[in-house]
Amino acid sequence: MEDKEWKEWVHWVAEEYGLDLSKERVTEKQRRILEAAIHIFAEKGFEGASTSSIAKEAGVAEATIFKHYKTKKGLLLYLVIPALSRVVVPYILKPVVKILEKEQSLSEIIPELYADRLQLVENNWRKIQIILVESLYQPEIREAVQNHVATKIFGEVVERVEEWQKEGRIRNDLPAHVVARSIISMGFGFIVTKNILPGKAVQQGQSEELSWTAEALLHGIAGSLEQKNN
Amino acid sequence: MEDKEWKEWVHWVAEEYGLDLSKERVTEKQRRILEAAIHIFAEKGFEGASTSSIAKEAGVAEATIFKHYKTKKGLLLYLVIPALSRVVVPYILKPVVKILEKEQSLSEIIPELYADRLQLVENNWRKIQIILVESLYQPEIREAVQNHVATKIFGEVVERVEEWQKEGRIRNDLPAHVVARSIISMGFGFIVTKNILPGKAVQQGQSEELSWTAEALLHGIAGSLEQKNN
DNA sequence: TCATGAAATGAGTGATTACTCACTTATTAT
DNA sequence: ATAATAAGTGAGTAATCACTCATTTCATGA
Repeated sequence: MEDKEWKEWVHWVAEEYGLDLSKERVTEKQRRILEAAIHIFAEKGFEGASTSSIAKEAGVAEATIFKHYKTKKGLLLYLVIPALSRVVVPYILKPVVKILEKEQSLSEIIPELYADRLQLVENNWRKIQIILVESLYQPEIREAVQNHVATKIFGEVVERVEEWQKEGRIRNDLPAHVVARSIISMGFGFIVTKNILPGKAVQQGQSEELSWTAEALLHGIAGSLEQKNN
Repeated sequence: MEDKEWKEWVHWVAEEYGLDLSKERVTEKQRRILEAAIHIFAEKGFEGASTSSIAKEAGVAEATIFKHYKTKKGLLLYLVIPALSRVVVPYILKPVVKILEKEQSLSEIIPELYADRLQLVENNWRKIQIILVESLYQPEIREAVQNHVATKIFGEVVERVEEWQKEGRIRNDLPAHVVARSIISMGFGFIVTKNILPGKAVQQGQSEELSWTAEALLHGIAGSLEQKNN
């Protein structure tokens, strides 16, 4: 991760969460602790990561970690809660802006949208992995994901879909939440299978695969023998 | 989990994996250890689970665990590797049989297929959770999932799609792997959002939601303004 | 230059970890 | 009935765990 990005992030954290508002300055050692924590939490999981190994990788004394974050779980939450918003905010806002301004067809917008989200996931994969896994075990994180991430993303997509339905760009004989779920499912499916089954589920160049994916989403997979019956 | 199911499973394990072929009998205490291990691994994760807590819940001495499974990781693998095949085998075989025998339209088959897989996932959720999480951390599990589960499922779906394309039931102007990915993505998306966003992404009765999902998959979400351009 | 407070640390703490071993109890074959 | 083998255990082990504390190092403003 870039040094500059880190400074921005940690500064934003300090502002947003009121932690250390006065002492918002983040030392070099604190930055190294956060960096090492992301690396080791992602590699071993929360329980598998030891504070001593984090301290070792960060090149600080173990006590320094507890000086700043009080507990091991405090360190985890300090990493995760801001990351949630950092993923959420661009997820919600960027596509909206892009779509409202451009007057392209959906078959041009959708692949672009997917490519953008794919990039976001790949850039933040280690943090996302921590969030996914720990939301299964840590109630605070699970609730934050449900209430502040998943719900907001889904609601935003539903709103957009409803507008498109009024404009006739999307079928209005399907409920908006079903359409929203389809858009999100196809995007996530692309990202997941690309990583789980490299070279099988995604075979050709990425932009071509994304175009096909959008085509399947927009116009379906049924052949001429299948009747539209809804 | 049912007692009978357990006996079948463990018996099958013994046969399939050649572990303890002579001593294929599984004692009551071994069964209780496996039961407790699934519960605690799912609740706390592999690293978060202690062998002492598993022994306590199973009502056996801690040493008994190591007598049978040698290490903590051995216990995990003994649970996971068979479960992989137990999920995979019905996943691959059941839909194939069902689809080959019935001559229904895809808009009838697909919801049935999804409902069936949804049930499978819900019945085995704790084991699936262990597999998903630990495949991120344990290379043996990751490789088993990739090579023996994901690849086989995907290959099976692709074959089926290719047949349907020849029969004209599915568009043949899209690559089979894209269609296969779409079918799987929509199914998994349904299952995931149903659990992450209950009441939002899946609002109505399940069978109605599944029909809509199949309709979106088969005929797409585009409105009349969007042109089919591929 | 020096006082002040935060940053950082080395050396611990008791608790818990996965695992071992010598031993006892239960099961089975003859 | 008895010998042989497997199942099961209580009491440990050294290592590691998250975390504490008294003390030192460092940065900053007057």
